[in-house]
Amino acid sequence: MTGQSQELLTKPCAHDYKVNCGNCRLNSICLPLALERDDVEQLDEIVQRSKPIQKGRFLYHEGDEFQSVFAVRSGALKAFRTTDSGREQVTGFYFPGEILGMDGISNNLHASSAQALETTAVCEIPFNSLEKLSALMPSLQRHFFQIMSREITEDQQLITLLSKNSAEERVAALILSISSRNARRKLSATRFRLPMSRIDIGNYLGLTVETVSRVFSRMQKLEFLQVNNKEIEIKDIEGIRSLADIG
Amino acid sequence: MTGQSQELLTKPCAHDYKVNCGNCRLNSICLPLALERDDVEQLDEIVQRSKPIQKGRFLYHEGDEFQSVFAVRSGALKAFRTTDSGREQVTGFYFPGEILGMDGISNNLHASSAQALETTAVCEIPFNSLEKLSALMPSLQRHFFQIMSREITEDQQLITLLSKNSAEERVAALILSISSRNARRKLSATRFRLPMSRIDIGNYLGLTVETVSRVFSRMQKLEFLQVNNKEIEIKDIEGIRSLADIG
DNA sequence: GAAAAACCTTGATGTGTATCAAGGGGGCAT
DNA sequence: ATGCCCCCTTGATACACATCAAGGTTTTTC
Repeated sequence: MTGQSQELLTKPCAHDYKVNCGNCRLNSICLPLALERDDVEQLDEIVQRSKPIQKGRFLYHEGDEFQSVFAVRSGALKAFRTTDSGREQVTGFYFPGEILGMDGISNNLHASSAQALETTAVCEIPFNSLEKLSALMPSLQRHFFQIMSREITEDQQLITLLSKNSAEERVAALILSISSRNARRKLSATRFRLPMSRIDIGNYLGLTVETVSRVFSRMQKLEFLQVNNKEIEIKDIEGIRSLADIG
Repeated sequence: MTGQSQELLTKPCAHDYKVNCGNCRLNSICLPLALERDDVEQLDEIVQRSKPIQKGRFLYHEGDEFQSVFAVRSGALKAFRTTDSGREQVTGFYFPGEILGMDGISNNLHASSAQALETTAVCEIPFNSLEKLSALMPSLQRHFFQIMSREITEDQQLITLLSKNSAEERVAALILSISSRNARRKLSATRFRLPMSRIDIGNYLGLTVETVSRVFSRMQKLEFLQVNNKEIEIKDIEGIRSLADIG
């Protein structure tokens, strides 16, 4: 109904897989952060860009041999694991500039699956090469340690959310998280399209679809939010913050 | 009532802070794993051992400047973070051989607090030195990446547990986790003392104390477990596995 | 472009765990 | 030892969210 994702219309990066790390507009939030010019060029050499994957396609499956981590260049993915009883648990959503796949390092097997929520382009970073380069470039090594550490703290935030917060607080927290991640990418913090289904949201937040839907309706009634299918407009971010209770 | 923790009675390691990495009996599950003899000696030089901390004392507080990660040598700790509304969330329990503090790397601030659940001795590993040594020793770098990755996958397991599992399943999963971690340390997998309170267990599992207590009672009634205050004896591990539903 | 499938919303009812309440027991300090 | 405090257990009640149900809408498929 409304226009395409703004990402698609920007000039560098986006789905274009000929871009390099040096001119990628995401490099301030991706791996090259804080690297010198020559360092970026070295990193650029190990990064493999491939053509976009379609919605619903997998970047990797749980149990696959781990070889690379991935940086999202455009689009969005979800990561999920399957329990022994066959239920799925969504463990994260990944937007442009974010890194995924690090959970595969410990056992050399991917601990989760990654699936595109829309047409998505990624940079593949072979882990062996990243390790070697890290040993030579202290700032890269540090940066990668930091990225892994951030994944840990974000997982811990989700643990807290699931353990202590109501349905309303959980949904509010997710909206605020997506909003601030959009802002970091210089996109609107108040109007955006949710790339994932209500099912995925519910799964991620430990709620049923029905509950998620009801919370959206309530927030709309309170005039905190304008919801139109997957299009979201935040009308009162302070109101949502007050619901979220997580500052 | 029963004897002291077996840990206290073993000869090397334990609370003895003159032990070194080379002869520490935990080194097969701690950082030195897979290091060559000389490498272990180099690691040993940066590791700082101090005298044990008492029950209730903090190893670090949330918000403290991050300088080191820690390996548990004896005893046990819990890690927790405080939400803006003042509630605590226990994010993990740490036993001998396990590493904690990695959540502080991303912002140079500890993202959680660590508190001793009983008298506890740790090895402090200054992160700057660890970084430098990692750049020189590929196997150490890899091993530390793996340890961080394992923390991520364990957090994701907890996320799944909190999101999808009943009170009974959560408690069963924790008991099995502690049991297998004991086994890894060559201690009994079926008889052990829980160092943490029911309050901590409930907090970690997203349950109230009352619910945890009721689950223990039910498991005892089913003769899966013998509970005597903090002493646990697993009578039917298959029974507990069937409750846990997480293999 | 029509049919099918998947997704979303809203309402009615059920249930697992929280909350409230009260009593018992263990461990620590003095 | 003794007393206090914190922890643990058990029971009664309440509630938030799950489940069941049904209809509407969007997206996919052919």
